[in-house]
Amino acid sequence: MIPKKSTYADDKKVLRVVSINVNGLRASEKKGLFDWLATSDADVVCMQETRINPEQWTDKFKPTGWHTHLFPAQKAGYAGTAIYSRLPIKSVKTGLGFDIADTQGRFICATFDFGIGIDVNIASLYLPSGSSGDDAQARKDVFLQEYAKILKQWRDDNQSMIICGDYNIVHKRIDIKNWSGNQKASGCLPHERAWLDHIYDELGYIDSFRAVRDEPFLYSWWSNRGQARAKNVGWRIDYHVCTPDWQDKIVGAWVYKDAWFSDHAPVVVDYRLSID
Amino acid sequence: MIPKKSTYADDKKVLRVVSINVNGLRASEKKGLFDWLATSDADVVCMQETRINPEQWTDKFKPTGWHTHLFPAQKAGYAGTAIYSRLPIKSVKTGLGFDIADTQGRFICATFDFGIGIDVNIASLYLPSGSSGDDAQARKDVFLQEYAKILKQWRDDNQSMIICGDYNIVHKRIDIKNWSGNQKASGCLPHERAWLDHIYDELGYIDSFRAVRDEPFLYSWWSNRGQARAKNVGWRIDYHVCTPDWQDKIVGAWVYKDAWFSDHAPVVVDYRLSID
DNA sequence: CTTGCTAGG
DNA sequence: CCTAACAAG
Repeated sequence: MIPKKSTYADDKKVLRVVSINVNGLRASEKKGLFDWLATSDADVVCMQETRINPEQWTDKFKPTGWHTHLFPAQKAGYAGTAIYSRLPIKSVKTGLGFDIADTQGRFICATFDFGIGIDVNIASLYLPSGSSGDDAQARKDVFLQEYAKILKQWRDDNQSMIICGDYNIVHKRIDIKNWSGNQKASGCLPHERAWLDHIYDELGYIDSFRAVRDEPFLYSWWSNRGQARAKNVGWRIDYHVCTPDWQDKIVGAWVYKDAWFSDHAPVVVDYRLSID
Repeated sequence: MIPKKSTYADDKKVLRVVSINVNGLRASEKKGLFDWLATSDADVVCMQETRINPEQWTDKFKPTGWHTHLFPAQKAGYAGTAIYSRLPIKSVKTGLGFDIADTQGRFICATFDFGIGIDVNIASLYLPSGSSGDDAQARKDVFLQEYAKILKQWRDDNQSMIICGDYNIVHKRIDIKNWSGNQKASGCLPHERAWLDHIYDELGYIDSFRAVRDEPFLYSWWSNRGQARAKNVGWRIDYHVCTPDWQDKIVGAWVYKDAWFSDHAPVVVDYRLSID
């Protein structure tokens, strides 16, 4: 169970961010996503795979007290990202300036003024899956190359960022139950994992979850086939990737495996908001 | 509740025939179709809209004690008819020799030797719906014209027939709850009802159900929209159409509204088997 | 509103 | 195995 923010000494200065691939916002709403969110103490929620069109995105998907922003794919019922926030948003940007990031609703970014001297960007990213074949893997690989350039630019520009989302890549052995059996599976390919190494080791981004949690068996996605989730045969592919200004401000991280309204679990990270 | 055949003085000489549009045999199986059939005392069952391919038609759809014959459409998951019989079948014919009757699995006929001096043909017919637009209505009308010729031929040949099925046409005012509101609806169009008049009045076929039941409010299909079935806002569009040799042998007819494994109800008719 | 197909995951 | 679109009813 995730603690209430009120357990912190100064809970007003803790930012709780949730990342969740909802696998269809309409389906996850029926399964209690918004009931869970109401009790989660979340400040900002980054959703992926919303699979909802603007005209279907009715009031029941916009609970009172939340600022809600949707970036749908052009294709109905496919992909899409959203950001929900209890805190005021200064501005919202959608897309990354290249093909499928923009046409498939794979990136939405909210900019906040938390009064800490720098604008904070919190983004929801839905990286393509490569599992449906060679063509899909090729499109994923192109996305990775294009997106790496943007990540580098943000670092060069000294942006403060927390990019939550479904990266569809496990990083290390600890991040997947069946390591040896998945070496040739999309999402666990050596060149994909090397891409994450590059982001962290060379560009200096931080895996917020691993910054404070080093235990194995903490996954964020389980196949729907068989009893994968019950047996915890999972993959950790949902991350909070942040710039190094957050390094010493990560005060807690959880994956909420029992929140079962999707094939993914919510990944929750608490960040301390303060001027150093 | 439909009586057991054992309530008849000589139940061995009563033939119980069931017509049921199953709206997907796989779905209706899950909802208890075969449990109901096991207690129905049926001898022959004519199914329409089976929506199952031969390779999907596994053992669970072939209960022991039944002879089972499927005539699927070429298109997967679409239309299709079947005949199930506890009594031995002499031969089975599929199709009517014209286009969509044959390619869409809309007619299957079993021939029986009941030892009454003449072969008896029991058929399952699934007449096209015209409700999806003008093109569909035009195809239905062509079917009606082609099929009328065949019905005439069977009469000329003095065949003994019981053609069960979903005719997708109400006959008279008594056969539909909302008569005035459906005068322009496919299935209740004047020319369609006139076609049924022709079959009965000019070709001499008999509506087995109406031969023994004259009450209103006995329907065989209800829309899935709203609470149509609960409110009994229905249509009688499923018939047993038989040749006049059966006229004095119809001993009971029921529509089993509470058997809810489809948007249609089973229509059950008992026929006395005897040499006059 | 429902079945089943298909694409996508 | 799950979601959602689609065609058909």
